[in-house]
Amino acid sequence: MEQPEVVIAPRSLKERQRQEREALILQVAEEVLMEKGYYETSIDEIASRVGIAKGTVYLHFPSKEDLIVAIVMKEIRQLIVEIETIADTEGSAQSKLELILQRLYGTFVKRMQLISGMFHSVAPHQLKEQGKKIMAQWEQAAEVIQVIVEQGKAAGEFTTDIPTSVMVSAFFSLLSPGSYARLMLGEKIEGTELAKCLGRIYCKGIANLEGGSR
Amino acid sequence: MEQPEVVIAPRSLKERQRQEREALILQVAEEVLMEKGYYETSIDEIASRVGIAKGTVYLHFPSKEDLIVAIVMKEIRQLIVEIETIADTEGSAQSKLELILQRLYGTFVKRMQLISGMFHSVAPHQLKEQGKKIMAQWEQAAEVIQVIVEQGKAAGEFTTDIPTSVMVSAFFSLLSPGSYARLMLGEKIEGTELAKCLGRIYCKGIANLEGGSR
Amino acid sequence: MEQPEVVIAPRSLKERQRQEREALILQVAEEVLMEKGYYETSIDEIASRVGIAKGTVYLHFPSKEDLIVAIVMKEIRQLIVEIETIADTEGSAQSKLELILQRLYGTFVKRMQLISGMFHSVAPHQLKEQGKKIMAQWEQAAEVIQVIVEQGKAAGEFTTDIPTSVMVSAFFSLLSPGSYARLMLGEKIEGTELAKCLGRIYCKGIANLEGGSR
Amino acid sequence: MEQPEVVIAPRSLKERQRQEREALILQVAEEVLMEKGYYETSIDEIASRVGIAKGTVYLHFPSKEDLIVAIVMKEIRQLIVEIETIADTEGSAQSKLELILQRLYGTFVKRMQLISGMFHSVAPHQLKEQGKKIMAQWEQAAEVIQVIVEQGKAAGEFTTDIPTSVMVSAFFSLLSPGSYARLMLGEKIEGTELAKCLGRIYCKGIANLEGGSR
DNA sequence: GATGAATGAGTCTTCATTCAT
DNA sequence: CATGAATGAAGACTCATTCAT
Repeated sequence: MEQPEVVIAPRSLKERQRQEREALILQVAEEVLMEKGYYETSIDEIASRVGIAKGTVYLHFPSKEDLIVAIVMKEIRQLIVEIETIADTEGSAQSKLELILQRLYGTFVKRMQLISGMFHSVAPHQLKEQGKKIMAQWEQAAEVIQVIVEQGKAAGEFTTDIPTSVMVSAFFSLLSPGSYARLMLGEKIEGTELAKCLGRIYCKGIANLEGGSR
Repeated sequence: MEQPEVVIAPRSLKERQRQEREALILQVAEEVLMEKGYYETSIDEIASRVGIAKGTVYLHFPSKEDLIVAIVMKEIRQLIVEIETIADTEGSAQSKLELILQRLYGTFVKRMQLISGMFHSVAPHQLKEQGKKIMAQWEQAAEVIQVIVEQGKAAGEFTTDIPTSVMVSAFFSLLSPGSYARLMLGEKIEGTELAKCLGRIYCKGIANLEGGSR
Repeated sequence: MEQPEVVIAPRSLKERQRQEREALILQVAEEVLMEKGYYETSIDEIASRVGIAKGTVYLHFPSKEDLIVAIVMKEIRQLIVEIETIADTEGSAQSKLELILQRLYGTFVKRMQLISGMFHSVAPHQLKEQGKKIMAQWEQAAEVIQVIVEQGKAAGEFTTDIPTSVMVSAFFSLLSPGSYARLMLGEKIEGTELAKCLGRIYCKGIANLEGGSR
Repeated sequence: MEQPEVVIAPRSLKERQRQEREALILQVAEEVLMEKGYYETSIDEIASRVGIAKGTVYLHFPSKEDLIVAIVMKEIRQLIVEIETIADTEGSAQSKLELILQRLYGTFVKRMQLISGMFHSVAPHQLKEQGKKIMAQWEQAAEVIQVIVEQGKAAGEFTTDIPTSVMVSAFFSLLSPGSYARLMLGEKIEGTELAKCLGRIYCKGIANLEGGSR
């Protein structure tokens, strides 16, 4: 029973450092990736920002592509965790979606920026093999939302006139923060406030509900 | 009023050819840009597809950046024209927005793809000076929508609980086609149908209106 | 009839220079290749020795591999020409082989050094596609010798106890100058003299023919 | 006289292990070297094939060059032993040379491949200091052959028309197996058979001896 | 002693941009 | 004007060698 200790202990020594370093690389790379985008991100810059040699990066990731994919995968994974946590909550489908929006605009704007940046920018023939991995994982995230939407439909909360898939896509579309950069920078709207508004739009539309919406 | 004539007409032989070629370059470059994205697009490929020498491209556009910016500007300009035409129509604000969505998903998906691709992908420190020009023009497009939204608010069609700016951003967000690629490829939803759904979501939300889901 | 002139003339202007440049690159690259071998030869050095930019080399050859293969192919081609010229001569098979040896040790030692260097040094998985091209061409050279050998056998000049293929290989083996570097450097034996000796060995062996050596 | 004992025996535990490992490294490195050639051989691969750390290799050999040179030296040394054994035999010079050829094509093709690979491939300015050591040792091997040749000349077996040095070089040239790879792969000629043919060529030439060759 | 993480010089290759013809 | 050859800065990646643990 102590053996695991023995096995894990040596990892404490070298392996812990290794993982710390790897985490550091990932973090810095993520920063650079967010600032500059895929193509303007260079291994050289990542290395020098971390304060290590170029070759060291390659000790952890076999190629630039792998590094970037690792980052995106990590981000999506965290996104899924966050979303799933909320999905598993008690409550109406609508409240869940609003909660997700809320949470995402607090913590994950950057995350979404990065993720959607990848989808929009990187040439498809790049990231070939890896691209599929990303797509697959992203599909997972979409499924969580899909389940919530279906639940809402079943409960009579949501209209059945709109295909679930469209609803899901529209949901992520609203999260796509490209368009909002302007807002948050320009008009100093709080993330929280913005999320509330988007939730309102997504659920009830922009229509005026008072007088009897048409 | 004649001035435009004078500018366009004069050395008809040389100048006309020049402008035709410039238009051709723009068109071809746009195709390549759409296929490959900014970074994978090379002046070499553009030139060879047009059938001219690389240097000739530089006679029309001082840099790759300028060329690409010119394309994006042109696209946004055309977008504005289309939007304004609809905005000047008689009709409710809501119907205008729906019409715009309709039209955009017919003709402009590609256009939007290209535009939002630029926003998402190209490193901010790229397109420095030029970036501002694009932003300014984009602002103009936003203003057209903004006017419609305000008109809708004034007419009691739209709620006043949501800031106009948020409504405008959300509108463009729904147009961002990144998320829908999956839809249109995977589930074979018609652009028209998709536009209708998005209009519905934007105006009335996904809520079930029948029972009174408040 | 003048048209060809017209077609060729414009090539005089640019195309001639292009070919001259290409020839220069090939020549310099060959020098470097001979001095340093495949792996120690760098495009950088070639370019700087020619006095051009690195990129210019790539204007003529799509990769280092292609450049080197081009050189080797050229060398083998010239070798074949030289060999064939002699093969087409009147004379006994033996005299032809001796003449070839003679000629090769005058002009082609370097050539053979380079060629056999490629065979000996470059990892087989390098030069994959290209490697076959080289082998094929080399086979052609071998065939010329093979024909001569067969002619000699038919004429009763050469023994039929030894397979033709072995004779051919042995012939090229004698040409492989690796072992002779020592000779020509160390003992200052003339190429001509050396060739004569090798011809003697190849044809009559080292045995003493006078007394009847056993 | 005991000293050797003292040197070899003492810290038997540590030192023996050390030497065993060194031998193992040499052996494995030789395998890799033969498979991949000098430049494609990496310390990393050697270490991992041996099952030790990269650094450990450097405890035994101060550099890649030294390691490879050690291998080549070892090979040449073994070659010399084999050759000398035969040279010390009773018999005619010719039979000795034929025996050597025979033996070499049985056991030493690989060895010769490796050795001549080094001569042909590795840039001369590599292996500087070390290169001389190799040359010196190689000279030793040559001397053994030289002695046999001289003995043959003295006995009237071999012609005196050809300088001894040329004979020696030609002998090694015939051993250079580069050219024969094609043979042994393509036409499935047995090493033994090949050796017999080469011996015949070397001693009596390819000439037809029946009719009375001149 | 053994380890293997870290280093960084060196290589190939691409491509926007320039400029002599 | 149009051309396209030439440029060279920049980037991804490799690997022999070192050294702290």
